[in-house]
Amino acid sequence: MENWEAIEGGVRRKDTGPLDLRQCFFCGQAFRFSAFETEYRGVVGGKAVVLLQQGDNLVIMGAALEDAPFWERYLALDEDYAAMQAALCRNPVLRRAVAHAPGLRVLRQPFFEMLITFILSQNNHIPRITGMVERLCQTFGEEKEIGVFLFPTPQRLAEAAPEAFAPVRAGYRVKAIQSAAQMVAQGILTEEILQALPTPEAKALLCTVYGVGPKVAECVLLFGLGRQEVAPMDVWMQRAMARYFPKGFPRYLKGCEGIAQQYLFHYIRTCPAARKEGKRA
DNA sequence: AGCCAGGGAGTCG
DNA sequence: CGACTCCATGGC
Repeated sequence: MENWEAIEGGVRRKDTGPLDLRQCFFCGQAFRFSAFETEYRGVVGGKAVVLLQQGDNLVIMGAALEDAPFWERYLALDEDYAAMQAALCRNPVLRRAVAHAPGLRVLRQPFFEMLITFILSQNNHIPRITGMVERLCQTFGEEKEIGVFLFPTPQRLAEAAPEAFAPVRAGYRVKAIQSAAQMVAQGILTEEILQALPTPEAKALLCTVYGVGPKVAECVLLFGLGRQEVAPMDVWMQRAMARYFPKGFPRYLKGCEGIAQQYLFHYIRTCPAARKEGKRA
């Protein structure tokens, strides 16, 4: 943690390497940050913070030096993205995807937040997922500061009456949220249990939750449990993979398939030319 | 006005 | 297994 230093009201991290907060927060992996000019305000793991970049440095307002390990891990600053991107760039499509968002990193977010968030994502789109997560926090989360709500605890979501979810406007997903929250609250499904399991078994356990299928489980594994080899396959990605990688990812991407896929996902969703190209796959 | 969204459960063959 | 349908809601 020698790269971190305390400043007035927050902390600073030197020499982050490839990092662009906008690309990290708005590529469909995180849903609790908002952009204000050059700042990004959000709530993660019980902490409300403001992030901004100054050249190759990162400033986190509202964080203390003792929180540095948390943010180091959250932003994956302990990963060598320069080296990883070099590997991705051996493939022509991924080279374009990396060039399109060279500051994209796959975040390591809190397990329970990812479980509930990606349950909400089913048959849904990113702008609305963001709204539903925010309303879920407003309805069931602790108000940390005025207007700033923490992500709800498993207990709170498990105990709530189903009718109490009306303001969230989550539709039929409420049943799934509550069954997942109940399993976590009961200790049947916890981060400790999942982390002790090999990836296929962890995925199988996640899929026993009502409302959690292969896609949601893969997102939880990648974004919430740090399993970087897991590549979440939605309809778009299946098409894109069939087109660009009919034989799967090449061997030299072993271990970072999920990260590779997140670059590809962001690329084909936000680059008009790539989107058009992907449609006729 | 419709179309469709980072899906999954239920049903039927 | 694979192909279907329905689900609740609202960005665009």
